[in-house]
Formats: sequence, C-alpha cells, structure tokens
Amino acid sequence: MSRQRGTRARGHLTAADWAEAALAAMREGGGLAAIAIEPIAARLGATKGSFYWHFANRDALIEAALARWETLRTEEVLAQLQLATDPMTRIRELFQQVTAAVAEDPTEIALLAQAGHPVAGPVLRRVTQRRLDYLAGLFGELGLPEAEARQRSLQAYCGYLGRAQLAHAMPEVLPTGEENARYLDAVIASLLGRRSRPGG
Amino acid sequence: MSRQRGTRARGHLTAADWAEAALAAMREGGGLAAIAIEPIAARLGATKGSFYWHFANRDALIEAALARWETLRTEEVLAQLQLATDPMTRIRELFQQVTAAVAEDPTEIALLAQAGHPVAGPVLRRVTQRRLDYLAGLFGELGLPEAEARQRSLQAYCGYLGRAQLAHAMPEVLPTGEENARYLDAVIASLLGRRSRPGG
DNA sequence: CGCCCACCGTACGTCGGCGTATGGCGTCGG
DNA sequence: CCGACGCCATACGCCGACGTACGGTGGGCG
Repeated sequence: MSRQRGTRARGHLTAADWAEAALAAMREGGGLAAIAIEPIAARLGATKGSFYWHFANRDALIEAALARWETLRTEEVLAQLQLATDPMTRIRELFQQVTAAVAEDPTEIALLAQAGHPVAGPVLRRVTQRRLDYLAGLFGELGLPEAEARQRSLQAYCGYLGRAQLAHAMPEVLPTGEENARYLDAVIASLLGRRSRPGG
Repeated sequence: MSRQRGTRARGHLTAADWAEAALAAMREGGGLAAIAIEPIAARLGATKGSFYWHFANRDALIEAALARWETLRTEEVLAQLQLATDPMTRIRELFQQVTAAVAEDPTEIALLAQAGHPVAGPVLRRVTQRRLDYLAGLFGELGLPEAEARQRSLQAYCGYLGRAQLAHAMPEVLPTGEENARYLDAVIASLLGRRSRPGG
C-alpha cells in the first residue's frame, strides 16, 4: 500500500496502484482472467469510476500490469548480476535464489499458459530471451564456445521452467533442504559436464 | 438452423461427443475457461438443451473432458512401453516422441497453470506421478539405485516440462533437425552421467 | 396404429463483468 | 470567496454465459 506518487497524497489512487492490484489479483487468481476491474476495485475500496479515470479500458490495465511485471523481472536479473564475480558461484547462487523465488509466485506459470495473448506473449518472450542471453553469457564466461553455451543455457532454462511448474503443481515431489542442495549440485554438475556423485 | 450430422446415428450427440468437443475447445482456447457450453454447442450444431440432457452442469463436462484427457495420456505412456526392450533406447525414443508431441498440444500447458483447480489439479498430479514413476523405473533398469533414479527422473521431467513451455511460448529458441538431435543427445548424456561431446 | 420417451430446441431469468454518462465533492488558484 | 478541475461514486445499458422450464419430434415398441 504505497501512495507516494503524485503531489496530492490524499486517499486517491494512482495508475500504479491499479497496476499493482492487478498483478496481485493475477497472482491469486491465476491468469489474465483474474484481472477484472470490478473485483479489483472492490479490493481497493474503490469503484469503476476511479478506474476509468486512470485507464481507457481493461486492456490498458493488463498492459500496465505486465509492464510492471517485466520491469520487476528485469531488475531481478540485474540484482543477480551483483552476486559474485566468479561465474561458477553466480550460477549456483542464481539457481538457488531463482528456484526458491518462483515457488510462491504463480504469475510466471500463468503467463506461460498465455503465450498467445497479444500483450502477454511479447512480454513473456522478451523476459525469456533476456534470461537466456544472461545464462549464455554466464556459460561463455566459463570458457564454453558460443554454440555450446547457448545449448546449455537452453537446457538450464528448461530445467528452471520445469521445476517452476512442478513447484506449483506438485511441490511434494521436489526435494527440500539437504536433498534439494544435492539435487541442485547434480543439475549444475550435469550442466557443466561433470557428475557430482556417481555412486550415490 | 441446418442439421449438422453428429458422429452418432440420426444426428444425436453423446456425452463422449461433448467431452471431446470440450477438449478441442480447450486446445484452441487455451485453458479451462474455454470450456463454455454455449460456444461448444454452437460448434457441434446443437444447443444447450442437448447438453443439459447429457450433463448436470458445466463442472460435469470439465470432469468428463479431463477424465478423457487422463486416459489418453495414460494410454500414450502404455504405448511407449512397447517401444523397445533396451531401456537406453527407450529413453531416447521417449524423449524424441514426447518433445515432438507436446509441441502442438497446448492442453498440458493450460492444465499446468490450473493446478489449483479442484478437478484439474488431481488429474494433473496423477498423470505427473505416473510419468515420474515410469521414468524412475527406466533409470532403475539402467542399474541406478532408487534415490539416484528418482533424482534423475525428476531432472528429466523438469527438462521435459520446460521444453514443453518453450515450445509453446518461444519455439524459435528451440533447436530443430540435426541440431535438435545433438541437443537431445547432450541432455540424455548429462542425465546418464556422461557427456557426448566435451569439445563441441 | 398410436403412444411413450429419449433427445433436443426455444425462451426465459439471472449473474458477473465491461464500458458510459453524469453528478458530486474536495482542493487549489485567483 | 468562488469557480475550475481532478478524482471518484452511482446508475445504467449491454453482452456472454449458466442453468431451468417446457414444448416438440421422431423412432421403436406395444
């Protein structure tokens, strides 16, 4: 609940407030269909009258919400850039952080299922491409040639996406704690061409 | 309106016809929300009057459609069982077949995003568990101990799910043809603890 | 032949959500 | 002190979809 934007800090809502509430609704409702004006208005303690002052229509709200989501994800990646200088360490930190973060945010899973949407599709593709490029850069720093780096970044990202899906649909099959650490070790090792514990 | 010949004699529809049409609508519309009685009725050349004879309500249709989907996926796995006796060959065939099959069927991606749905959730979890068990059995046949087999089956299935997502959202980043074959080789090799081409 | 009933069409009421029109209130500039 | 404007509430019409009531038809059986 932040009302910092705007000179008049009365009980008035801003477009950013609506976008944030739309993202929250999407998180809980699971999908773009959850972005509905009237329920969000009720949730904000307002009415449609307020909404249609800030936005032209529902599509504009979706656009704003997804734009907000895109910048959040982009900033997240940039924050990861500050982790460590060693690319090997960075990969490990990245995996741990990212697999934990996606567990309790169904937004991404919801967007994946809406790849055909005229607004969500391009946003999704930009975010995905950015992540793949970042991963390929990481593997490149490890000395892998371009093609090999791309291949492994793809493999790594598929593993990430799949794990995100499972974390959302069947969290009970995913390892936790110490076992999860060993699992991540194995994944990273297989991505780097070596195995951690052949004997188990 | 014109009398659209159904799949049954004398133009009459069956519950199975409705379930199949609901699955088709979900395939094209992407999501459970696409299962709407009146559009499907129009598509079948019928009206709601016909539907409510065969089903109690919309939820019953969703249940029937998902039950049909579940048996289809189960039969699919059983068909894969007949592939080859060598588990190594079976894994390869399975990967190729499965990555190709999921490319043009958004149903699974749509269901993944609906894991919280009271009907879709359990169906999804049953199918996933069945696949994981099957994969773990395959790795077990390769001589891996139980825990190791489970870990790798999880890794393999995450790779499958992620690739399915990418095939739906960003098919252009996925390799094709010869490059795809090399990619699958690398994935399988990393799952088996050896790498195919360290030098690229 | 005639009746029954499975099967379906039609019409209706309802509900939720979109978009619009318009009035009202508070705050600021003059 | 007043008008103007930014911001919002209220009320309305519309549409698509759900579910119901009921009428109708046609084919098989008595």
